[in-house]
Amino acid sequence: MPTSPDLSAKLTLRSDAVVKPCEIFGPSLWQAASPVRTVPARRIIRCERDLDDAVPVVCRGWAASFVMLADASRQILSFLLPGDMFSAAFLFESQSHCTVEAITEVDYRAFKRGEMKAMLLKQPDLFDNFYKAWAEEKSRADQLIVDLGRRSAEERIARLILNLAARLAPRGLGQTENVEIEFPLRQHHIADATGLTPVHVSKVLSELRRGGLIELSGRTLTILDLERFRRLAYMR
Amino acid sequence: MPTSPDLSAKLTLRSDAVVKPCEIFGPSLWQAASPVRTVPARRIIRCERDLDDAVPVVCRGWAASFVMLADASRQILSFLLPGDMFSAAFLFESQSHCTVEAITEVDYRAFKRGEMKAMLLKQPDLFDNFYKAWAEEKSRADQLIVDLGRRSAEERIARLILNLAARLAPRGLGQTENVEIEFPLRQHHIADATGLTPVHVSKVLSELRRGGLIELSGRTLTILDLERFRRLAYMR
DNA sequence: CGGCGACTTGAAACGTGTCAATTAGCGTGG
DNA sequence: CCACGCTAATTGACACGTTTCAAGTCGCCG
Repeated sequence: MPTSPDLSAKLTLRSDAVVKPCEIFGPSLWQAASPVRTVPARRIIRCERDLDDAVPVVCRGWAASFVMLADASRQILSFLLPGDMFSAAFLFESQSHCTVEAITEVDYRAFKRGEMKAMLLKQPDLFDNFYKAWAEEKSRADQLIVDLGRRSAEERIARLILNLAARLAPRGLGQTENVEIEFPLRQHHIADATGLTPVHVSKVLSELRRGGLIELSGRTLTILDLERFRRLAYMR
Repeated sequence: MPTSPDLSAKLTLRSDAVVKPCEIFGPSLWQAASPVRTVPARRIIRCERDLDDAVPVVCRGWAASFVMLADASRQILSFLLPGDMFSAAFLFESQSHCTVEAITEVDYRAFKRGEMKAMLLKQPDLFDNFYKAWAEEKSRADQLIVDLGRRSAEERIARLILNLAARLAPRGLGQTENVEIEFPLRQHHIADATGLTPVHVSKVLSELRRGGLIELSGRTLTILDLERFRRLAYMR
């Protein structure tokens, strides 16, 4: 007797399935692009204060943009998935206040700022795509502020996972029972993104596992009970 | 015998001295503006999910944009001073994820989105002013993420105060010995902006006063020892 | 004068951090 | 193929910062 279809329903999310930069910017922008560059995991791709008149876009892999403090603690501002600009602000400023590091091996392209800017101003639909990306970046930053200011460790971690899953899901997360996610993050990445310590992240993840909410093995994370996990993340 | 000039040097910062919206947008934009509206302190000016095709700009007074959670706790995303757009994102989206509330009595104007947008696209220098404002908004949000994720209560509060002072100072904060700031915030505003409780804010402020760093009476805050206060705020 | 909101203060509880010891996992070289 | 050494993760005991709760003061306005 087969398992009931509802319970066996499974959604697998991988970052190589998400929208590619060309879909965001449209083919007309590709003439402003430099060739693809590949960097290994853990490499710094772009450093705070670097001057560079380019707008880099992730094509493959995961990266993180973060700020490093004097005591060597760091705060991750956002994870960059394929299709993400390092920051929309690069279109206007050649300098940034944050550093970008590859988490996995990363392919990226750098678009020339001047050409890109000129093209955006000429093509209103391209421009719309661009500001939508920027607005989403800002909206995510605001959400993170709320998470860090007003939510518990458990909630922060659950929300981080759900947000990543949502960004990887091409059509958004439905009511699927089982969600399996490609998950290359180390616990210290989660810690730096949620404002916690790696030790505490480990404890909370163990708790979530014990509660039957998630499974985390190798570089794959599975949300076992999406509904309960969501309640945990959005309550308050 | 008079006090030495260095020690008596004083800088007074008031929000009615900061740059006016017209200086940001240039006079050419004023044809897109609605007349000034005035709302009393504590009034909600614009609600989350309100649909409104306008880009509101503060002309006088202080306001706060915040997100409210289900348990009635709230997180302030930013304080709005004269010259600030409620959010640059309003230029593109008529809906927002946050609410704006007047702290003092507030005058504001709403610019018509369509006209404003058209004008920005036609006048590159206006456009530059606009994206600079947006980039600054984003940069402040990123700073707040770092503060909430990685700094102590004392640091967060000191940084909040210094940031407000810097925004009120037309030419930036120098090495002035005494900085006196118009400060209409209640302690619960500070709490909601720093992710703390009002009780703890009270304790930290008392500590700062006892340490001779600040003076806070009525609606005026004085930084008594700017250098020490800065060290406190920027260390880490 | 009374009432109310803003603030203060202290005691105790709680969540998260710190430290330290231990285990698991993984790539490298013998 | 195994031993080694490294980094990542786990776990427990304890410390610390912040919250919660409660009582009380102060100032302001009706």
